[in-house]
Amino acid sequence: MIEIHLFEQLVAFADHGTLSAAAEELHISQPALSRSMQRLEDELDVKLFDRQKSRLTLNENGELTVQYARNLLLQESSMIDQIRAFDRKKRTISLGSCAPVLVPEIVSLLSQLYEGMTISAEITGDPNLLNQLQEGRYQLAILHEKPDEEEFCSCPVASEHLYVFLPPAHPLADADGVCLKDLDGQTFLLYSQIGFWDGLCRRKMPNARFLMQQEIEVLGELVANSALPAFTTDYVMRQSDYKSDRVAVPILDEEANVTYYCACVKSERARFRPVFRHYRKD
Amino acid sequence: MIEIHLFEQLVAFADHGTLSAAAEELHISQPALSRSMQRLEDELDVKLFDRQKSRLTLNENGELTVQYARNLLLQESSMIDQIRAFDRKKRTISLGSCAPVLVPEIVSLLSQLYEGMTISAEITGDPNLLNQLQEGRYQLAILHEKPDEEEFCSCPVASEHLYVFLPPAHPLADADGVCLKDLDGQTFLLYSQIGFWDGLCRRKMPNARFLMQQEIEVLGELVANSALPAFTTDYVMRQSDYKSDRVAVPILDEEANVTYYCACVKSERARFRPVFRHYRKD
DNA sequence: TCGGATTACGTGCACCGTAATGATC
DNA sequence: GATCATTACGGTGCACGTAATCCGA
Repeated sequence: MIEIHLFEQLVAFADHGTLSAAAEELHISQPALSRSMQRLEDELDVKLFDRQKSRLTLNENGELTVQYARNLLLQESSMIDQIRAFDRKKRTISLGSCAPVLVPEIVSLLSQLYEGMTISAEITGDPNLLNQLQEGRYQLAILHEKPDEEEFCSCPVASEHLYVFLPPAHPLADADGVCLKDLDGQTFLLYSQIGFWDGLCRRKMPNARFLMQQEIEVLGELVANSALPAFTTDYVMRQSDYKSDRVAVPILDEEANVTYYCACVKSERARFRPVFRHYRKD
Repeated sequence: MIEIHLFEQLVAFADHGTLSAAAEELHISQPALSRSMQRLEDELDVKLFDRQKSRLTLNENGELTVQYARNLLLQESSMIDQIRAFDRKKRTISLGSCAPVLVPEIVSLLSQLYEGMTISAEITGDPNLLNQLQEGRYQLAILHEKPDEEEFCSCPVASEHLYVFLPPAHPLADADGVCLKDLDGQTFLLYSQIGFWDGLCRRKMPNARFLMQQEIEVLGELVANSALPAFTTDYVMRQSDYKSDRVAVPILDEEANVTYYCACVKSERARFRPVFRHYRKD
């Protein structure tokens, strides 16, 4: 049994060429490293270096050992990472959501239901969200379509309807409704963290320009202080106390009216029963 | 970076079930092992055990870590073995011989020609000797057939002729020669380390009985003090000063007259040129 | 003369073992 | 009471750093 730090030091020497440089990198003294390398040779019972009095170089054995050592070090660190990840995964619930609106509410709910667990949430426009749920990247997902009942357990949790958010002077401000394709070609203010809505907009309005905003406050300022059209939803309008003179014109496209489903893989149904029960009660 | 002995100790605990038993196995005290396991948890920053005051058991993290640790330990020890083998191989010449007679002479020659190298020699009846030469198990081989010139470098080094070694009273003792098949069915004294000769005898005399002798001295005693037929060769008779009243009757089979070739793989031709030069001179 | 490796030497602390304590059966 | 784990405590060996030495460009 040879301690792994000796191999680590050998690799440092291989990377730096001299004991002095490697010792500095390793934050130990040069004599300490020199002795370590002697000890390594001793324990392996194999000469690893050519010693030319004032120059230490790896011989053929040394080169081979360095190769193996790199592997071993890699394996150990990856092993440690995996153990930590495995542990962390057991104490965190990862939520992937196709849309932003429900996230704060569900995170709060999960925090209450699963005390002591860490809740992590990501909003993603990735259409593979369901695959990622299956693969374990997420334990829970918020989807805008009901997933296959064979493999997933799900229940509807909310619905949301999209509106275009126009200044009163906009030509369409008085319309009862509008289709996305009728808005194509215009320039919009758009929040960047809107999950699947982003893909929908770009698909339906391939010629529109979107001025992406990372910060929700900045977007609010721009909506208040420009004539650029933006979007909003009934869910947002219901929740926020944000007042504006803008007009919300409903989008008539079928896809603009979504029902969200909360889902987990079948095998974790029991674990997340409290979540589904909560939403069925409502 | 976590030292590998901690993982070794963890595996010992997994194998023995209690700290006390594992500590005994590891030749350390129980408290030392207890502290090591605490340190391992500490450095991983992951809980590995369920602690029930008087009983320590692996939790899920622990089980996973043990699995990984076994791998890591295996990899390290195999790595060390390979490094040592690589080193040893550079300082030893392995000779594989299909027959015993030439071995002492060639070992002595190699010792002189390659000072400082360790010479190891094996006598083998394995018909795959040539493959083993190719695969690096041996660097030199003594064969009884000339190998393919495309892949191997070789030169003839000696010839040997087989005799059956009979007491004067034996019915065949006066014959000028005899075929092996004519000897089939009899019982012979046979030395065990005779390489390919063994296979030859068994093939040509499928119904004979062979009383195998591990010790050459014992064989000599039996030859001197029994009437059982044995074998010898011209090479043996030339070299040894062993006197006997037995009669050596030549074997007439073609295969009983062999020329030995010393061979190495083509890529090592330069290295072994001194050996070939020595035999060409003769 | 400087940079690099090894040797010499004194020291601290990390880890060990013994002993004591706590807990469970 | 026996077994097993943890905590306490005192001792020690080992690896470290500093300093000295040697060597070569």
